[in-house]
Amino acid sequence: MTLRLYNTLSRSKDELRPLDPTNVRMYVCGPTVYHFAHIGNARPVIVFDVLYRLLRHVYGADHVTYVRNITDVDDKINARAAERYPDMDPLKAIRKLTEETAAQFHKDIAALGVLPPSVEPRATDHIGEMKALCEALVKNGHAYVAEDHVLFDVPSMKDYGRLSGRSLEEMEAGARVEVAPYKKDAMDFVLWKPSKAGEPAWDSPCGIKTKGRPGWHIECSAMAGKHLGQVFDIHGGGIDLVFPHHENEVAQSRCAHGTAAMAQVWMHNGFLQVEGEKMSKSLGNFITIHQLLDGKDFGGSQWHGRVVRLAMMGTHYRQPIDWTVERLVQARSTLFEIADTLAGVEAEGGPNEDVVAALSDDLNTPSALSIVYGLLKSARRNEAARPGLRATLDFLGLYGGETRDELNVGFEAKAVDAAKVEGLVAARLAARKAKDFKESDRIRDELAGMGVSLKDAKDPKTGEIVTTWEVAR
RNA sequence: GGCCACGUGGCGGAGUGGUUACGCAACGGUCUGCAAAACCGUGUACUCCGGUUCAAUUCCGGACGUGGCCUCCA
Repeated sequence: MTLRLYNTLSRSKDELRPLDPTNVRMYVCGPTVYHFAHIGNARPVIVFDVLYRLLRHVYGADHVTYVRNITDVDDKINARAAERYPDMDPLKAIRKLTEETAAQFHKDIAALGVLPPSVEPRATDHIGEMKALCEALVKNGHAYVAEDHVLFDVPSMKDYGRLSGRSLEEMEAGARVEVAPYKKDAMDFVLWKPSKAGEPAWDSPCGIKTKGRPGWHIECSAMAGKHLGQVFDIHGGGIDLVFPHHENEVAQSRCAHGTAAMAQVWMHNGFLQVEGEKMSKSLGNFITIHQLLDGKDFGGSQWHGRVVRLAMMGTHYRQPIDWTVERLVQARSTLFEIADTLAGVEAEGGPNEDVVAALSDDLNTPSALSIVYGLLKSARRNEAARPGLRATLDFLGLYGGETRDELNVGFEAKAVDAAKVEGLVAARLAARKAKDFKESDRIRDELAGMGVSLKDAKDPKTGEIVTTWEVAR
């Protein structure tokens, strides 16, 4: 089985040829932990979890290393910590914020059926590696020190801009930001900068006397280099990270290590909108994973993590996705059907080959799901097909044996008097037996008015009519 | 302003130079006293205008629309 993946670097779907098939290495940019992860953050987490599962299936679970970092040093973190805990010592406030946010992130994404990565490094544990990169870059002429900053010398890298597909001239022509006076070139970016009072501070590299802290992009270069090596197979993240974040990562890593590539394949998931609009706090449609799972802010309902995952997988990862209540409702109905069909069924064997094949073509989850629907259809009447379907759904992370009620999280059935309902159901059955259909229909209408719906079925053995009822959802 | 994506039936959403995607909804049928559920079946869609071609939704150019990046962002 070969995988074909769309590579941002080549702008084409290329066959994946791991540098070392006994250790396929993937790095994905994880969250900067300054606020609860929002639904847009969930997209890459789910997308690359699917890829991770596929890689493990193809190359073996022990032959894949997946690194997804946590960035816990950043301007936004500092600002947010000061805002939230104004009376606390800044460093303590920052630690409190990052720890709380990281813990919530883990809780949120676990509910989405996401496997933990092989390694989840934190930026602040890799300050030494970042400083070493700064030193190396200055030493080989790709970075310089100015006013206690270490800056990357962009013009020193001849193919800077290749990943994002833009030339230096283009970028400088379109630049709208004012250029800091210590920069040699407008495009130069910060690798290390001096810390102000109340900001996290470490001893600086490159002979800088004042204490400082890393710039935005260097942490990923440091963590990827440490855990995956100088060149690895796949690097992923949201499409908005292509520039400047990934472009600068490539620049730092390649120039520091003297390599022709940082990662062989660069993958980027498309953007997410909410009900047709850009998600933003000002529009009031900013929705966190936590709110979706535990609140009732979106569509007036809580949503099970599996429902969120299925809704996300319904769109190919590179396409834009419009996050709507309607798509969650649809995903939930599908999962209800799955739960009804697979109640108590144990997985047997591996995932369906056609599903694996669909995913192997640039992670075509919609196509894979259409195959799943076919399997579901046959599993409904063919018991023998159920364990295989269960195995396939396990593989996709879409179903873990939840019951319909569990999937219908937060649903509060309208209170009904069960004894009274039973009595009415029995009265209706009696009326039916007596062929008093007018009365039996009247009783059914009465029950419907109470929110109770009925199903008549014949007992397959005795031929007796058995009526089941449930409170309408 | 510069650069880049995307535009498929009521909705969601794959894919393809000529042959059924698929799901939801809808509709028809079977079953049922009637329903519900279940099962079976039905849809001929690809923004617009040019071009290439025997043939384009599918390739090329343009228009329009939506979105992204260029500044923090998944």
